[in-house]
Order: sequence, then structure tokens, then C-alpha cells
Amino acid sequence: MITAQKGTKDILADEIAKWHFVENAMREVFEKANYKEIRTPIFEATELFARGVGDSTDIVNKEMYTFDQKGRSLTLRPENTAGVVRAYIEHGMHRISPPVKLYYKGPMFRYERPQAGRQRQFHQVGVEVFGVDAPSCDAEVISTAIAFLNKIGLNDLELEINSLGCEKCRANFREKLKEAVKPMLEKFCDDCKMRYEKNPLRMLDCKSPECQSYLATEAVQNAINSDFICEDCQEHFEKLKGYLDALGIKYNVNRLLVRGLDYYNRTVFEIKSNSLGSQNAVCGGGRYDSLVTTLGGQPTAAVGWAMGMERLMALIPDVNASSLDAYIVCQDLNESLKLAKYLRNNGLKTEFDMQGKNFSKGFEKALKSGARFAVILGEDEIKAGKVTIKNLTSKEQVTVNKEDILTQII
RNA sequence: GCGAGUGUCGCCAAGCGGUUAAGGCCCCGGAUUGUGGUUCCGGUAUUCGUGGGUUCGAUUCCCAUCACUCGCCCCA
Repeated sequence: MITAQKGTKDILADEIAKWHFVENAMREVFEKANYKEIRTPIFEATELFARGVGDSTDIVNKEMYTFDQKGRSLTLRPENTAGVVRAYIEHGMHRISPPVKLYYKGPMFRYERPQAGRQRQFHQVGVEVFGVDAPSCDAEVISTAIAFLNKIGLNDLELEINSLGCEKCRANFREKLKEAVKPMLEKFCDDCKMRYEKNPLRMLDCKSPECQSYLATEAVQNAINSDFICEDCQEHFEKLKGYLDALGIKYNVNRLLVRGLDYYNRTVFEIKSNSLGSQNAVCGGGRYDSLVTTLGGQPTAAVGWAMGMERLMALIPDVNASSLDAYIVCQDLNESLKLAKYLRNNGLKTEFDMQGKNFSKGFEKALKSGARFAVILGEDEIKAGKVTIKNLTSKEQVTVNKEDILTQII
């Protein structure tokens, strides 16, 4: 037997109503906030992710599905910010009066060990806003995320925010941090020793309790809490917090929040749920003002976020699929087919008994189908040119002319 | 890449060295070719993830392997 590949999943009928619910909510919330949907290809040049996502990230170093086609290196997208930025540049969207507000949803691919809340093919929904460097834009994007989560019934999630500063202050901070850590570097885990060289900020994210305890020492804490952020960045962050306060959005400032993708600067944020197990982030995002130039475009400010749809699904209750309006009980399949077509064309969700064996079976199927009405079309009715309609909940039944079926049911 | 747990029907499972491999759900057929989900009767695993080994005998014990699940890492 050929089975679905490790880390991939079939989304079956019993779950699909939930996906439709989330997708509908998404469209409604985003369209109201004037975001436009964008659909980019599922594979891109490998180079796009190497440059865009960053070659110090795990995503690029060990999680990409990369293959060669006629000497070209292609990769199944592991995330969609790089693809959207590529499209933004390629289609000259800088000519559009800012902000350029885009949203997307679709499958992403990362080669990782699957576990709760993590698959190799998974789905993300995300937004990206280009062209505005003002902190109001950061607030707008976070506000959109919260509005969407609220719309699907998620109200008690935790928002964490932080500011990484700009290029300059980041370089500054990196040095301060390295200096503070240096005397006890040997005690840190192997990963952190590597991070110390390649991307020291990521040490702050380490989950190892030992590393966290060294980070908690006074010298390191002083470095973390020092005012490494320049005045402009500080002002940007303060304004953002003010806007969030005005919106009534609760948040925690987490100085250790750095996020794993290389392209972020200034604002970064994460939305977490404590009922998800260990993969508890539902949303992650931030500002990435240098990515458009990194990928060859004009200098363009940008902010965005992405959410893992499977993690959202895990948090919301089941959604009932819409039920059938009518189930046709009839042994003459010509009549069944014609009547089904007629009812469907008139907006009724209709099913019929394709076996047409006998009335008892037909009724049983009508009942099991959960339809509101059984539409009975037997020999007697066909002769008389009539139809019997039975309300399956109230058990009332009437025989009417064919033209009156719709008024009876509606 | 590392660590732990679990594999008996579509689903939930019992059996733990000798059974004809329980039971329940779902599904299918009949009682029942014009009216109800109930009820009753019947049907659905030559085989216990796969391959070896131990044994007179293995679903049961041992080894390997595969798959799934959870955790580390990382991320959404």
C-alpha cells in the first residue's frame, strides 16, 4: 500500500468545514482591512531562500526540499515572505502608492521531524505590508492578526513583542552581548557556542535551562537590558506600544524574543497559546526593512507575520458542515436525476438514492443523511404529477404539485 | 540529527506460549417493492506492521527493520 508521506496529511471531509470556516474568516477580516490576496508559486529558485530567509537559519541549512531541474536548483517554499517580496520587486509594486498590503495562504514545506503542531507540509496564512516605516504600520499588522484570531473565536492568546533595533544598534548590541557572555562561553551548550560566532542574538532564544541560567546572570542581564537601541528605534518601539495600548491589545515585552529568521529588524512579535503542547507559537512576525534591497529591490520598509493553520485548527472547536435540504426517495432514477438537478439549480442542497432499491432503504438513507426534508417521488406521485414532501424533524408530510416543491421547502 | 513510547479489521479494542483470533462501532444483506434511525437475523481479519530467530508449536518470547506518536532542536 502506498501511504501519505511522513509529515503530510490528508484533510478529510470531517475536518474540511473547519478549514472553510477559517478561510472565510480570513478573507473577510483581511478584505475589510484592504489587504489584497497574492498567490505565488509553490517552488522558487533556491537562491531566493538562501538570500531571503538567510543562510544562518536552520530552515535554509537543513530543512529545505531542494531539487535540480535541468541544472537549475529549485526549492519548495519553506515560508512565503521571500516569495512575496520577489513578486513585489518583479512586478514593480514600488510604483503603487504605499502601503501595499498583501495576504496569502497555502502550503509550505520543511524537512523536519514531525510532532504535535509540526508537519513537513503545513499551511500558513500571512500578511505583508510594504512601503511604510511608521510604527502605526506595525500596529496595523498586529491589529489585523488579533482581529483574525478573534474572528475565529480565539481570545486568550498571549502577544509578546520586542525590538531588535536597526542594523546599527543591532551590531552594537551583538558586541555587548558577546562581551558579557565571553567569560562563561565554555559553559553554554554546543549550539550556543556556534550561535555565539554566527548569530549571537539567537542565544537569547535557547531553550536549554542551563544556558538560560547563564543568561540570567547579572552581567548578561545588564547587556540585555542596556539601552543598546538607538533613539530612533526606541521611539519607534514606544510609539508602537502606545498604539497597542490605544487599541486595547495586551502584550508582554520579552527582551529575549529574537525570532529565527535573519531578516527581522526593529519590531518582532509572537502570539502564543498555552494549550498547544510544545509547539506553542501560532503567529510570528516582525519588521524587515532591508529584505527588499537584499533581494534586489529599491529600499522599502516592510512588516508582516505568518500563522500556522494546523495550529489554529487545533485551537478551535469543530465546525458542523452544512446539512442537506432535501433527500429524494425515488426508485425511478430518471426522475431522481431530473428532480435533483432542478432542486440544486434552485439553491437547495440535495442528494438522492442512487440505488433506488426500495422505499424502506430510501427512507433509511434519507434519515441517515441528516436532510431536513425527504422528497418522495413514487409511482403514485409520478402518475399524479405530484410530489410528497416530508419534514423529517416534525414528521409532517404533504403532497403537492411539482411546482410547489420549492415553496414548501423554503 | 538525537531521545522515548506504540503497532491485532475502516475506527475503538480483548487475547500475552497451544483459542476456530473475543466484543463494540461503522458498513453491507435480509425480515420489509410505499413510510422511519428502533428491533431481530445474517455477513465482513486463513492472520496480529514487515523480515528473521527460539520452540513440537509464536499475535504472545528474542533480534532487526519499517511506520506512527510524543519530546529535544528549530519554527508557524
